[in-house]
Amino acid sequence: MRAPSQASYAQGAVGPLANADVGTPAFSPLYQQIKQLILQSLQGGEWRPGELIPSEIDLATRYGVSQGTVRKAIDELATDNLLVRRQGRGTYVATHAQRQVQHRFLRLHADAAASGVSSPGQRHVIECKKMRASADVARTLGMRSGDAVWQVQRVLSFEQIPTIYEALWLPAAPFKGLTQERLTSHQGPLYGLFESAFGVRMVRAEEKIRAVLPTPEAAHWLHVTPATPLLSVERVAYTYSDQAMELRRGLYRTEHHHYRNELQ
Amino acid sequence: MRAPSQASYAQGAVGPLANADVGTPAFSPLYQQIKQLILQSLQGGEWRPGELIPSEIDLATRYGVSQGTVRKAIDELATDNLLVRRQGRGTYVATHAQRQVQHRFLRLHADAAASGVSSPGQRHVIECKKMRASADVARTLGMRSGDAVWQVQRVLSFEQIPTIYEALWLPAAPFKGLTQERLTSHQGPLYGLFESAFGVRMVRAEEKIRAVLPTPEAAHWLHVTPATPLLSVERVAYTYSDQAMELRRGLYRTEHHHYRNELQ
DNA sequence: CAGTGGTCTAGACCACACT
DNA sequence: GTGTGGTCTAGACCACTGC
Repeated sequence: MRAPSQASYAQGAVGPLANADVGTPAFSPLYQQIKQLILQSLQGGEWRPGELIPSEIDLATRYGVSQGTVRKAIDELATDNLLVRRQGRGTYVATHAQRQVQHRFLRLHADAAASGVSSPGQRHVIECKKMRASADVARTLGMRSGDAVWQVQRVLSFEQIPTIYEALWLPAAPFKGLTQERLTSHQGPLYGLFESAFGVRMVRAEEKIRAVLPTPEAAHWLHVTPATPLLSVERVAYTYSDQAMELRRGLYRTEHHHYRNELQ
Repeated sequence: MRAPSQASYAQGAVGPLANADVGTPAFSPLYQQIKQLILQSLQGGEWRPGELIPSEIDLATRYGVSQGTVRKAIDELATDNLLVRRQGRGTYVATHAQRQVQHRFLRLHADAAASGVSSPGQRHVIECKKMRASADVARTLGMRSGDAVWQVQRVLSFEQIPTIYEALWLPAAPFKGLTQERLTSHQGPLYGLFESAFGVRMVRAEEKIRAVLPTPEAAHWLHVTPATPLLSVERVAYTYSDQAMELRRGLYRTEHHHYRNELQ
């Protein structure tokens, strides 16, 4: 009745080990296998962002393990921000659309006010066009040079001051049907649109930050002189199973804002 | 025989609740109380950085709870990077001196090479002097304006290129006996010296990042023109119980390095 | 009230490190 | 072998949510 193999507690991956190659045992604890099974259900769309997943007891009987084992798997998925637990209600699939975690990935904060991100601010989409991926864009997105990608350029303003000028590239296939109109009319974070309209959920991201001088376009859109130092933020965002799904290059004005980071 | 109160599982904080004010129950789970007790032992110096703490079973009998409860407390302290678990050996107090986590708080990485921080690099201490805290330094360190603080200025170079120019301020009292000579002769991260010589362990830090142009001093020490954009990194580092113990203002050259950040 | 996640316990066994 | 942390189970009860 047990879905994962269960000879003793530290057994092989789900299903028998077919490979004769010994040396790397590749054993993983039961709760890690359960975690992978839950991840597959998330990835496969069995439970969609914002939805309630089955209770711990249900999952325990489904997978043929104890509640504690399911619990540990869910614990890790919750600390990874893939699931959200709510006592008394159940466990939900995390979403970028919920008000509490809006702009989870935007680390730019206003200097003075204690405001979170100083109101969503105004967004202006400059352009949204399909093009062929350059070599570096293709490389970071795991595609081939020349494959079709979307390129979106936009400006974010806070309190009437244009503060972020950014371009982003998306693989064309998963985002089939993207239009400038959809980008403009959509409320809330972009990643919320990606979830609801394309079923693409961004799970984590890496950023590389530098100090640079503006390009002519950036100087124009941000209303700054060519001598104004800007924060260059290059982000690669990943969906499930560490697949890169977005490259974003932003230039931030930091006269009245700062990039905030917590180290631990 | 039980140290924490133990009427039922969700009891008040350790010791009786003296305040008559009801409304905020202030209950906390047992494992949280255990976590606080362990934190006190860490803060009080009962177990020092790098040392082995008692086994889970020892702690369980000491606190009069089950091993699982101690386990959950230690789990959280381990994810907070205050403790390090090693299967088969025991649980150690984390330290900035261990090779694996050296420069845990330095997020500057070399662009090309896959090297961690591209070798420790050269350090040059420009100055170390005692002075009176300015208003803003005093505020961030939780002191009064005019209180005695150390001010240290230094330059870090990577591959012969001066890359980081930074000043840092430390409250004078906990760092009694600091000298430029000790700073210069010490090997490894500064926070390792703080641990071993002053018993001050930095637990977490917050950074505010901006793009700026160099001050004249920065331009001199970093060998850059006044028009070179630099990363301004202002760090406040905290020891146990969220007490600010260091303010650091750094200027980073980012032609060949970048500040790396992971978002999740 | 029932159902959910949250806490706590006790006991068993496994994996790892040191002696 | 001994002792450590790591995993897994079963069961009990608490706290919260919504019917």
